[in-house]
Order: sequence, then C-alpha cells, then structure tokens
Amino acid sequence: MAKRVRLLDVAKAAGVSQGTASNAFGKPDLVRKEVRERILEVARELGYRGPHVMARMLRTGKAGALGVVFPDNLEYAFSDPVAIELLRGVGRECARQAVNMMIISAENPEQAITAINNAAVDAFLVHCYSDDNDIISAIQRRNQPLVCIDTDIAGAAGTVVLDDFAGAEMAAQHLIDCGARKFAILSLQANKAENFGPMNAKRRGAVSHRVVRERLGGYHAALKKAGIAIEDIVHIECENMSSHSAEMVETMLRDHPEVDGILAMSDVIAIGALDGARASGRKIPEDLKVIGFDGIAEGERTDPPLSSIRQDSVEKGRLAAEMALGEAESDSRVLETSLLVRGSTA
Amino acid sequence: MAKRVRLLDVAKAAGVSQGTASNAFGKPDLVRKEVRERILEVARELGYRGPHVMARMLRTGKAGALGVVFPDNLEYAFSDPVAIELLRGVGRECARQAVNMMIISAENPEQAITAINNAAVDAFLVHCYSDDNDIISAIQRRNQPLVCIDTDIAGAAGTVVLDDFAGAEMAAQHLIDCGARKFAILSLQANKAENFGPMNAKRRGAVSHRVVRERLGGYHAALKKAGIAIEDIVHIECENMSSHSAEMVETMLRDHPEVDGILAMSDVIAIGALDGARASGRKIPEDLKVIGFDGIAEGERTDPPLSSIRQDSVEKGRLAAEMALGEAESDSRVLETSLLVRGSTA
DNA sequence: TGCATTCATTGAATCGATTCATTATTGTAC
DNA sequence: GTACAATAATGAATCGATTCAATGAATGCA
Repeated sequence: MAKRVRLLDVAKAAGVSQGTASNAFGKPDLVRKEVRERILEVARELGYRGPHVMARMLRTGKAGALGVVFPDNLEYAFSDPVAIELLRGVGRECARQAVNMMIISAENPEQAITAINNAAVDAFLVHCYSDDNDIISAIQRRNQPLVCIDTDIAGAAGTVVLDDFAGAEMAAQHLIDCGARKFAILSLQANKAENFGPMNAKRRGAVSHRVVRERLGGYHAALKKAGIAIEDIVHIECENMSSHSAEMVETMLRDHPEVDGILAMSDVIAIGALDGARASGRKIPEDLKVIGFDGIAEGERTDPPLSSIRQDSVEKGRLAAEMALGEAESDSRVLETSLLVRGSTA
Repeated sequence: MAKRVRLLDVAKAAGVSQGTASNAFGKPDLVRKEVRERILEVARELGYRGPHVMARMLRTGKAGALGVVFPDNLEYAFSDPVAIELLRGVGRECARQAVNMMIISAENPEQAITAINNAAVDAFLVHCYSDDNDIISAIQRRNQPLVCIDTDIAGAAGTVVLDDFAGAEMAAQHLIDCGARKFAILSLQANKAENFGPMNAKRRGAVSHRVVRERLGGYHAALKKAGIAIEDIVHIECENMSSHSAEMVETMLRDHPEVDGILAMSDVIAIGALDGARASGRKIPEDLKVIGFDGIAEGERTDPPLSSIRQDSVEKGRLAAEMALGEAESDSRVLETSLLVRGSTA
C-alpha cells in the first residue's frame, strides 16, 4: 500500500511551510486566498485526504465526542423505551453542538473498563441505577467531566435525576383517590444481585438502586398517610420486561386475590401487568387499577390506555449532555414529573 | 493546572527506558515481573493516568471504534423501532469485538460531513435509503471499510439489504389470498424531495430510495399476476409516523371507499392505518385487510394484532457491523423475510 | 521619509505514546 | 570454556498534525 500523503508533503509540493498548509485547512482566513487555493489544488493532485483526525486530536487534546456509558447492561440501552428516549435527547444535544456520540460498548464490567480507557472522548455520561460502581471510578480516574443520570454519586461532576419520590407519591395518592385499598407494588430490580419474585422486608431495607429506593419511599409515604400499613402491601420484584411482569402478576393475583391497585415502577412492567391481570380475568379499571411510571408512548395504545407518572426522558438526556459538554452549569438537577390519567385507573 | 504525567516521566522515575515502561502497560509479558511492578508502583505514585488514548491511536493507527451514520436524519435513529433494532444488533457485535460505537451526529448534511471527518473510527456503517448521497462520498474519501445498509451503492465495500421485492410480493399475495381486490399502497418517502399524499405515476417512476423501489416492485408484481391493473391501485406516500398515516388513511378511505386491502411499507405506517381505518368506521379484517412490513414488536399489541412481513433487523445490524469490522466476508448480503399472519388479515 | 501597524508566512517545538533494530544478560548444550 | 539461543531492556525514530514566537512585507499616517 502506498504511503499516506501527509500535510508536510503537500506543503513541500506547494512550496509553503507546513504551518501555512495547516492553516489552509483549519484556519482558511489566515492564508491569502491565492495561496490557499494553490495548497488545496496541490493537495487534491497528491491525493491528500485532509488532516489526520488522530494527529489533530493528539495535538489539540479535543476528541469532539461525548462518551455514553450504560454500565448495567449495554443491550438495555437499545431495548428499554425510556433509555432510548434518553439517547434521543443526548443525540439531539450532541448534534446541536456538533459533537459525536460514543456509545461505550461492553459485554461485562471488566471489558467496560477497558472500553472506557480506550475511548477518545471529551466527557462522559453515565446512566446507571446502582451507586457502588467501579465503572464510575474508572471514569473518574480519567479526570474528565462526568455527569451521572438517575443516580447520585458522590464526587461526580454533575447529576441529573428525577424527583422519583414525589412522582411515586403522586402515583399512590392517585390510586387511593380512585378507591383502591389493597396494594401491590411491582418494583424494578433493587440490587446488583438478581432476586425476582416476592420481596421481603430485608431486601427492601437493602436497596442500592437509587431510583427504586426513592420510588419505594414515595409509594410508602402516600400509603402510610392513607392509613395503610406497609406490611399489608404486596411487594414483588420484576425484571423490566412486560412478559416477565405479566407472569409475576398472574401468580401474585392467585396468591393475593384481594389486590385492587397495582403500583408499577415502570410502564414496561405496568404493560405486562395489564396482560397478566386480563389473563387472570380482572376487569381494568373496575376490579383493579394499574398505574405505571415514565409515561412512554406505548402506554397510549394499551388496552386500556395506561395511567402513569410522566417524565421527560428526552430532556433528561439532553440536559445531561449539555452539562457534560460544559454548556450548562454543572451541578445537580432534579426534574419534575406529572400525573398522566388514562383508562387504567379512571 | 499541573502538567500531565507522561510515560516518559514514569520511565525516568522508575529508572527504565520509555520503551520498557510502555511495555509494562501494553505488553506486560515482555517485562520482567519485578520491573513491571516497580513501574506500575511508580506510575501510581506519580499519578500517571495510563497511556494517553489519542497518542496511542496516532501511533497504532487504530481507533477502536465503529462509526455509524444515519444521513437521512439522526433523530430517526432513535425514533424508528426498526432503526433501534438495527442499532441493537450493531451494539451487540461491537460489544463482542470490544469496539466502541460512534454515532455520527449532525443536524444537517453539511454538518454531517464535518462530523464524519472528525470521527476517529476504523470503519463506517451507513444506514440510508437514497443512493445519490454525497455523505457517502465523504466517507469514501476517508478510504476506510464501509458497509451500507438498506441501499446498494456502487463502490461501497459491502452492502446488507433485505430481499424487499420478495417480501412485498409475499405481502400482496397474502392479501389476495385473503380475498382483497381493491388495493391501496401506503408508501414510504420515495425521494429526497418530500411530497406526501397521493403519488402520481411520474413520481412512482422516479423513486430514488431503493427500499421503496423494491417493495413497490414486489407489490406490483404480485397484483399484476392476480390480474389487477396498476392504474386501479391507490398510491399514497406517507411520512413514517403513525399519526401521519392515520390521517392519510382517513382521507384516502373517504376518496376511495371501495378499498379493501392496504399494503403498508412499514409497520409504523400500518399501525396508523389501523387507527385511521377504525376512525372511518371500518371493521378489520372483515371490511378491510391491512398488512405492514418489518414485523416490529409493537405489532403484537395493536387492535387487531398486525400482520406483517418480518425482517430480522437486529441481525441485519449485527451482520453489517461484522462485515465492516472485517470479521465477515465483505461483499453483498441479502437477508430473507417471512410472512407473519395475525389478526389484521385473518 | 520615517515609524507604527497590520497581515502573511515561516520553522521549530510539541502533543504522548509505540515500535523495532540493537545491545546486554542469562541460560543451556556440548 | 565456548558457542548459540532465548530473554530483557534500550533509545532513537515515528505517527501527523497544530501552535506560536519570530520575521518579513505591505500599508497607513504624519
């Protein structure tokens, strides 16, 4: 293979210094028009492909890219509707700032750390649930701007989270207002250790995922206020997959036929719950009221349409990117939620 | 800010050559154990952050990343269910090969070219419909492996496409078998120039998007074989958005109440068609049969569930990534489709 | 004509590693 | 005790740009 044509070759052939040749490409207005044109002409003749990206990066120290990490599971990033909305927001901001978006990909945590160390990026965005993460430390070692989404890590440059507590409170209050009295909570995974199924008090006390902790707290607060004892609530931990939660709900309704209100920590779980409830012969909302969390678009088309707590994930991603790229003040932001009433509760 | 600690500093402090220090990090087995440990120890003391990514890239010429470009519209990548499945496949293969995934982001074609030129990647993947694209040329100028998805560009290193013709033929044949006789085709955008609404023969003759050309050809072939004249088919061009196709279908059914079979070029369009048909008082599948294309998961939950032509977009993305990264033979691959019969036709 | 300004260009230093041809050292075999 | 391999370590060259202080030329103004 022929050797690559370098800027120096172009400069020589055009009879100018390397510095001028560089400017002809990068800072055209510093070079006289005729000279610039000659350089570009010569470059074309020689087959020069334009400044070498890696060389420029090394010299300038800018990568022109934002790293996005999903430590819990990469596949999740392109499966969960909420994660996709998040990515859409990140993408939007990156496009606005003319920065590329590097998705750090890995099959396991160890590989993720390597991937992080090999990524040429200017800043990092991490979406994760757990806060005891050595992937986070790997990023922090790089000493670059870092914004965490949905979890608050001490020492992170910035965090963007939801007011999950208030949202959950709103959800529970709404079911109470609709007349539900016997509650089941369908929780997201609470810990690094998978343990789906009924959730005992011990596990409830050791929730390491911030989102789960907050939402659980919010549910409990509202129910307690309404005079419902925590021990009377059915707690089930579900994988964030409709097919899985559907099964869980069928089992649950067999064991606890008295349940008349389901609080699901995600719409994906809630959609499965609708299926499970229907399969168990329940009429929704007459026999059983269901409310989800997130307010994803799919919730409009379910049967019946799903009530939920709406969050703006696109904006969450966009804001996080803005913070990481240094355009927005980099500290902690808490986004609000709102109640979305549809057929599954009213 | 203190100056960055370089490998040379570490080498000096540890009393070894720079070459050895480099090996201690990159090729540990070339360095005696005690020496290596001393180097790592010194590195820690000095606060060395590990080899500088950009410097390494420049020297080795490897970026460790795969560029993914959506020239038609970046936002589309994170909105269309099919594109998301594609990304999931790409992500899976990238993870397997421990390569990061660089999403080239841009708000307009001009910016996209800059973004491409600034991306430190080893190969490119392009998903696009049109084949007269100067973004493609910009990539080709970089002289790196390139795989095009869903379009066949002359000179591209590789292409991965679907047998769209056969799939469309199968769809039309199925509707005929179900008894439909008066057809409407809901087409995806056929050209760079937006022109939604009824599609005249002239525009039908100037389709620059390969996918649309092939699917249209497949529909026509099957219908012709069944003795249906092309002039008797209603052609409508839709934006790939359910809300849009719903409107289009309402109008269409007002103008052409005789239509009893809808061939939609995407499930997203088909889902909107179901809404539009329902709003127009049609019973599906009794009055009107609808078949989509793609076989997305959402089609299971529509009312009635959507018949479709299933394609494996995840595999399409995975295979394309494999080809671009040089692990699969890099030529042209054509993936097959299959018929998915559900409630909207039977 | 002289002096200050502005504009264009030069050329060497720099970014921070990896690589590879050499040299030094140690071990094994005869 | 010598020859030959195998193993470790060296250090200079290299990857390909950008940057910046210094220089030269051209212009403006008194």
